[in-house]
Formats: sequence, structure tokens, C-alpha cells
Amino acid sequence: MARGKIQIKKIENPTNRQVTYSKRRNGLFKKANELSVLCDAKVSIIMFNSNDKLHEYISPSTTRKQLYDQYQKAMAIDLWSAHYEKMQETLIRQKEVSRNLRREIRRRLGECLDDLCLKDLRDLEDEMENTVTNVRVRKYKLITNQIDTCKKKVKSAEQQQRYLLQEFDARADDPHYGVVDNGGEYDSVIGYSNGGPHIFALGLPPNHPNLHSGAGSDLTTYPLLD
Amino acid sequence: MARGKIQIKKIENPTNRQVTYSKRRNGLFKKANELSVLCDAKVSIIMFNSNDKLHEYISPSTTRKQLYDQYQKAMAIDLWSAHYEKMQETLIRQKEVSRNLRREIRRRLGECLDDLCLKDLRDLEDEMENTVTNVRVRKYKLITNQIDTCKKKVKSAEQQQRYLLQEFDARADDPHYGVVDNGGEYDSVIGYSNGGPHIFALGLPPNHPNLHSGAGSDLTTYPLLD
DNA sequence: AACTATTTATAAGA
DNA sequence: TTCTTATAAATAGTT
Repeated sequence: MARGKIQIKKIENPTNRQVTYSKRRNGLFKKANELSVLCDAKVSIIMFNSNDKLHEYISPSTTRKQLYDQYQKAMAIDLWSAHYEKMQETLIRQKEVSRNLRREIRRRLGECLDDLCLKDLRDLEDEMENTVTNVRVRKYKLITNQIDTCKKKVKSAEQQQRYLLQEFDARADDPHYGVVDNGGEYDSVIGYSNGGPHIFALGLPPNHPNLHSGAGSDLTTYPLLD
Repeated sequence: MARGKIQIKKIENPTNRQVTYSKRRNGLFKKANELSVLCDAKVSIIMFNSNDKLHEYISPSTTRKQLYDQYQKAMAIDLWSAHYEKMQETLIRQKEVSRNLRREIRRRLGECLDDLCLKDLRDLEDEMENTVTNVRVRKYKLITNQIDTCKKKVKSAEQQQRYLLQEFDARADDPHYGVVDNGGEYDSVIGYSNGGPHIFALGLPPNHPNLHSGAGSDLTTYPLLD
């Protein structure tokens, strides 16, 4: 535009190119600035030269963040990247799936049945009955397990009791062990009314294995059985 | 820059401002384009006028995404990550929801029952039975409706039949109508074994209204009822 | 970086 | 909005 017109095509001489880039960049930024002031506009220019060096202009009336937030809003976000789009699609599909699943569940709660035909209803009914059967099987198994566990505990408790009585008798016959005098009344021990402390009072070691095994520490569940 | 120098400050007249914005925007984009061609550079300009209308220039040698990816890398900032992250979160939540819904359904199919306690199983069983009840109610209603429809059709067919027989008798008594001689045997008509053609043979007009009404055209469903 | 001949952009008017 | 045109501004090539 001076000392001769030029063709608008790539300047092959790298030095000339760099010089022109510099001059015109300044010109562009100056124009951008004038525009933003004259017209109360917000302008951003970012540019990379052929060596990928970044230069940037932001009009003084705004900030990068403000400008790009506004830009994203104006662009309605989605066109951004393939990734973004894919994400959005996935999200929509997920929501659709959820909706369908919810409807399935509602049907299985006995709602939304009006748009089902007779066959669908029959299938649903069959399915429900299968499920009930499965649930009952599982429930039965659970109950059976619990009962078994309880029985084992009872057995263990009884064994424990027998062992303790035996031990008690043995020591009652042995003069080396002192006997608590309660007027020949053994009920408080035999009846298990207040077991633990009495036993220790009789000289059993506190960490007796049969007392502290799993069954032993759960003896309190005993009254719950019946 | 012509017909008089101007001060670089906001143009207060909105019309003038808009005109200048338009002209200078074109100038700016033209310069940007020349620069990008001459110097093999990548340029992006985004601008909002005072009414927040967006205008954008991207040099043809690149794309928005490319340019902004490069920009982000160069700036070591993340322009879109906030949006991105929010979306990712939403997606993860949605998937979680779906997974839960699926498990609910599987339970209602009698699967995955192992981690339910006795109370859960009882609730599930009750729920299933409620559903079965609802399904049966709905099924019953559907069947009742179908039966009602069938009954109506039967009634209509019988009425039709009665009318035709009456008509037949009337014409048999009237000497103006010729009678097909089959040895006094009327069964083939009375028995309805091959109704249509015989009737027309007897001289009924082909587009007899009672024959071609909705009920009439469905007479073939009659044998299916019972 | 400065100069300057020349091209280009554009303000004001139509 | 677009065109016109006088003039300001930008800048290509040179120093």
C-alpha cells in the first residue's frame, strides 16, 4: 500500500514476512483499539505467526474471561468440540435410558398399565410371580440360616453350661478351693441368672477360650431365640 | 481518516456508531485476512458491539477448535474446562442413577437378592403382590371389555339374521319374487352356512345398508366367539 | 527504526 | 444500507 502495490499472497522471504507481520500486527491492534473505543465494542484478537508465536489483543473495556464467557454463551456452547458434542449426546441418551428404566419400574409397581396389551399384562404377571417365588426362596434361605445360627448358639451355650457345672462340682469336692457360703443354695449359678461374675469369683481364668469364642460373646442373644 | 480527522473516543450518536462499527469491522477483518495470507499466520477476532451482538473472524487456514486449542496450550489456561467438568459430573451422576435403576429392576426380576435383608425381602414381596393384583385388575378389565365388545357383535349379528329371515319370508310369500326351487329345503339359508351369495341370489340389492354397516362386515368374527 | 511515495481505509455526505 | 470522494492513515520498499 505504499511504494508499490503488493499481491495478497504469502511472502516467501522469511525476514520480509516477519517484518510485515510485525508492522501489520501493530496496525491491526491499533485499528481494533480505535474500533473498541469509537464504537464501545469489546474486541479480542489472537494470532499465531508462522513460528506459532502467540500475540493477543483484548480491548481495555473488558477482560479475557468476561469476553470468552460471553463468547461461549453466544456460541451456544455445543459446536465446540467433537468431544463436547459426544458428551452431550451421551448425556441425552443416558437420560432417555433412565426414563425408560423408570417406566419399567413403575410398571413393576403396578402403575402405567393402561398402554399394555393383554399379552404384555400376562407376561408381567408371570414375571411378578417368578420374582415373588425367587424372593420367597431367598427369604426362606435367610430364615433357615438364621435359625441354624441360633441353634448353633444354643448348642454352644448348653455345652458351655454343662462344662461349667462339671467344673463347679469338681472344685466343690476339692478342699483346695474355697466355697462361697450361700447356705448350700447353688441356684444363682446353676440357673445362670448372673453367670459371668460368679464364674470368675470361682477362680476361672478370665480369658478362658470357651468363654471368649464367637458363640460365647453372643450369649446375650439367647433369650431372643425361643 | 477522511473528510476530516476524528477524535478516538466513543461516538455518542448510536446510528453513526453503528455505521462506523460496521465499516471498521469490515476493514479490520480485511486487514486480518491480508495479514494471515501474507504472513502465513492464524488469526481470530471476536467482537461484541455495544448491543452485545457477536461478530467473528477466523483465518481460513485454521478452525476455531484448532486455534483455541493452541491458544489454551500457549496460555496454559483452560477456557472451557468449567463447562466441561460440570457436564462430566452430570454424566457420571446420570450413569449412577441408571445403575441404581437397573439394580431395582433386576431385584424386581428376582435377581441380586443376596444383599437384601429380611425386611427388604418382605417389602419386595408385598410390593410384587400389590403389582400382581393391579395387573390382574387391569387384565380383568381388558378381558371384560373384549367380552362386552364380542357380545355386542353377537347381538348385532343375531338381529341381522332375524331381519334377513323376515325379509326372506316376506318375499317367499310374495308371488312377484321368484323362489329358487331346492325341494322346499331352506336350510342352506336359514342355517347361514353360506349366507352372502344365497341372499344375493334371492334378489336383495348388493349394497343393502344393514349388510355393509360396521357390524355386518365383522360377522366373520362370529364363529370365533363362543 | 525511520522515511516517504503510494495505496488503502474511511468520515461525511448523498 | 450502499456509493462517492476528499482526506487521513497505513504501509512497502528503501535507507
